[in-house]
Amino acid sequence: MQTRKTGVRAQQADRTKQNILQAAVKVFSKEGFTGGRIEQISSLAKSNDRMIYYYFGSKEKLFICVLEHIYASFNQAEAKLRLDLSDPEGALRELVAFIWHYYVRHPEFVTILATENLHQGKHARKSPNLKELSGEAFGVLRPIIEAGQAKGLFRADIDIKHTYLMIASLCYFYNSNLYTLSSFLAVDLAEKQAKSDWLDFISDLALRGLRC
Amino acid sequence: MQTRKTGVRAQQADRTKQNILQAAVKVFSKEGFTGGRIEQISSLAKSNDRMIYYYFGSKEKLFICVLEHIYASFNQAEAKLRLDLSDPEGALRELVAFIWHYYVRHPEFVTILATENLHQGKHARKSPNLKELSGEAFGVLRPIIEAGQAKGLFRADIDIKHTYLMIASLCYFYNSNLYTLSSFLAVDLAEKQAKSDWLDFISDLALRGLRC
Amino acid sequence: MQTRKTGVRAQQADRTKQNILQAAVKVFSKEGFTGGRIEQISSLAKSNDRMIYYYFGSKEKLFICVLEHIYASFNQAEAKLRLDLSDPEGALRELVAFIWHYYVRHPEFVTILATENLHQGKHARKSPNLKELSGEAFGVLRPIIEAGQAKGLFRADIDIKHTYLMIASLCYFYNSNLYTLSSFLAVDLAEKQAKSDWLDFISDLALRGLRC
Amino acid sequence: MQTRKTGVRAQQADRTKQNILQAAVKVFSKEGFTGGRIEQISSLAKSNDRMIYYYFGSKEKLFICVLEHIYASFNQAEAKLRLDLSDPEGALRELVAFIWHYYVRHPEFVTILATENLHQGKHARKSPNLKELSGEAFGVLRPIIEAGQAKGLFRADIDIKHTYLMIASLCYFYNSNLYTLSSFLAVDLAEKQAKSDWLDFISDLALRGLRC
DNA sequence: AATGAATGAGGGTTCATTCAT
DNA sequence: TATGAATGAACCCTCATTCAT
Repeated sequence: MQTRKTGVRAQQADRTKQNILQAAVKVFSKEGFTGGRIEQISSLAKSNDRMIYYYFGSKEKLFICVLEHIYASFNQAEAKLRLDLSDPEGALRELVAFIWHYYVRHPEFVTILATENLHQGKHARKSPNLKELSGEAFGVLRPIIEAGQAKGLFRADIDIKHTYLMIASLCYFYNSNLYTLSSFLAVDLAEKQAKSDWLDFISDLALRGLRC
Repeated sequence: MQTRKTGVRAQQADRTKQNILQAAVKVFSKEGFTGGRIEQISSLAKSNDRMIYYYFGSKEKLFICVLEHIYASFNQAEAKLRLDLSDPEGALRELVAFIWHYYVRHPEFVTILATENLHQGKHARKSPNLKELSGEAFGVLRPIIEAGQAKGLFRADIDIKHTYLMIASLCYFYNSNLYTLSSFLAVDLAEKQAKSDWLDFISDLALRGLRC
Repeated sequence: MQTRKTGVRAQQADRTKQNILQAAVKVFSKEGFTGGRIEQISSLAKSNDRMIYYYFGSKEKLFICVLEHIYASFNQAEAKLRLDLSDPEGALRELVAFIWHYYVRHPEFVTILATENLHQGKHARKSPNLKELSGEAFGVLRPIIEAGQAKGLFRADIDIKHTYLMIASLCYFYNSNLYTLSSFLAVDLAEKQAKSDWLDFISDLALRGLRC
Repeated sequence: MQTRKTGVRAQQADRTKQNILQAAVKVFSKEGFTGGRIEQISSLAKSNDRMIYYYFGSKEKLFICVLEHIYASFNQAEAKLRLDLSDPEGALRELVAFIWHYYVRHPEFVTILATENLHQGKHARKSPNLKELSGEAFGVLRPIIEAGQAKGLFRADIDIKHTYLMIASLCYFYNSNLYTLSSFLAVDLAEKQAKSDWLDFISDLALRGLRC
């Protein structure tokens, strides 16, 4: 996302581009790909429609950049995690909590993923960068499982893919379907206590899923 | 959805309305609310735009009917379940399998829920019928849990809401995010074997979550 | 407007037709010919669209009936006037007051005439009935002028057409252009006192126009 | 309506905007607000629908601009009047003739006012500019009356508002209701001689209304 | 680097009207 | 007599996008 160019004009240009990208994240997140309008994005970025085409080429390419951006941001945040592998159970709890909180604090991550899936992943498929980004999917989880197995705490026949999906499911769904769930279950899942309870529940559940 | 009227014309009218509704389910499911075009729906229903307004009033009201319809269909299917409560663990496995298969076989249920949540539940909120439909959310799950607890198989401190969310999460997310997950994890989650494995995994996990 | 048919069904039919006509007067009066919608009329008449075509044939023919109706109503009201020709000045004042009050109390008469003129009289031209109705245009005014002339109160060279136009102008314009005038002149012409003052003014003016 | 911008493109833009405005005057004048179609206006302006929204925002806002435009044009024409106040009666005749001829030569002024009144002044009410324009309503008439009073020609108790309404009524109604009147009175008011006679009549009448 | 002007296709919706019973 | 069902044209407006400076 950063360019090497220096000079005042180049900096201004970079700022404009970043403004557009961040506006696009917000707008696509709230309105979806089809519903998000170019004009809405450009005005939120305090720029104008033409600039979007100047820097990104098309609405679709802008959305692809948005996808790359939110994945990269997630990866960056995850990379900052410092887990104590001498306590595998604690480390797993921390990882679950990290993912949970990331989804809670970045609703745009959730909604843009939902949007992209409604479009059957057609934008993601067009991005070569995304494939690189996804290379490290299990990078954080694998050492935890291996440490737990080495200590005899976790089962030997754990499928890391299933474990990853389990954690993601339990963190994602609550946030992605907050509105219909609250209505369907007649409770307010947006409440602080409800969220805190859920995090406790899924942390325990994840451990139950791994323990011998 | 059924009317008491008789006569050829009234029957034909009912068929027209049903055709539109089913076409709407398909189109909204594939294109989302914003992306789904009235003309697309009407031509798929072998009717014309005007009839949509004649029977449903607006695109938004049609979408609300679609929401009600898919919830009602789910409830009907669930109501047909005949579970053997003398075997609580088996009953739970059957319920998990039912929900899983329902999501797999009704991708429109998943995508329309996703769409509605992207719109922050604004359509669901406008439907008084939906609130009635959601009344029986725990109707099938509760007897299973109670039977398991009576037999001393399940823990006493189970939160039914958490249990429900757990099952739904594990069934929904895999289907809703199939595309980005397949790309991110570099595996094809749409494969038959992958799905079957996942069902086994979540059935086990659900039981681990309930057992003493 | 009345039919000779007897019997309950015929009476009901007549009532429906009258309901539609009166609803049409209201709607066309408020919305104009183009703006007035068939559905609006039929629902106000507590009938349905199809009946309008059943009884009147088309929107245009309905509007022609409305035109005929409001002219006939005006003529009927005018025919009830009983003027004292032994006092020509008083009789003229009464005629002016009658026309003024008719316009004030029947805003639909004013607005429908305005609408018809915006359409360049194309509907009126298609009505043979209207030409009959207009035959008696000067029927009330002429005797007054002749009586005044006979008494030496009014000038001999009075043009009855000009006199008629004068009175109509002074009564009509105030009502027809109430909104733009109130705004343009920065006064509220809809006020009771303003109206009463204007009637006094135009009564005097009309007499000044006729006196020797 | 004029901009300070220079450059070929800015000039072309101004021309486009003016073309649309003038086309709108014609179309709204002939078809009314509801009947006037956007496509009709844009094609008459040799532009396209989109530009109307680009420059004016909506059909309604365009109509408001049309209202402002015709009032401003009238004011400009009136401002060019050079009346000889040493001859108050002659000046009044000239003012009457000016207003009469303005209505005759600008039928769009009459029809658009009629249209706006059919809509109960709802557009005029939304225009802040219109209120300014109307400030000088009596600017031309007042000096004439005062000059006539000073010379002892006109009565002392003249109400300027009534005088203004009188002149406007007599000039407007003949033009606004030409079609129904011609039909109702069975004469052709559009004839040159008829118009000339009427101007003579109302000039005399106006003076009779003011003289001692 | 940045922007105002312009475009054509198509969006949801409404209209007057006719069909069929 | 009366009415639900159906239609196609058109209406206002918005969209993503390109042109020209």
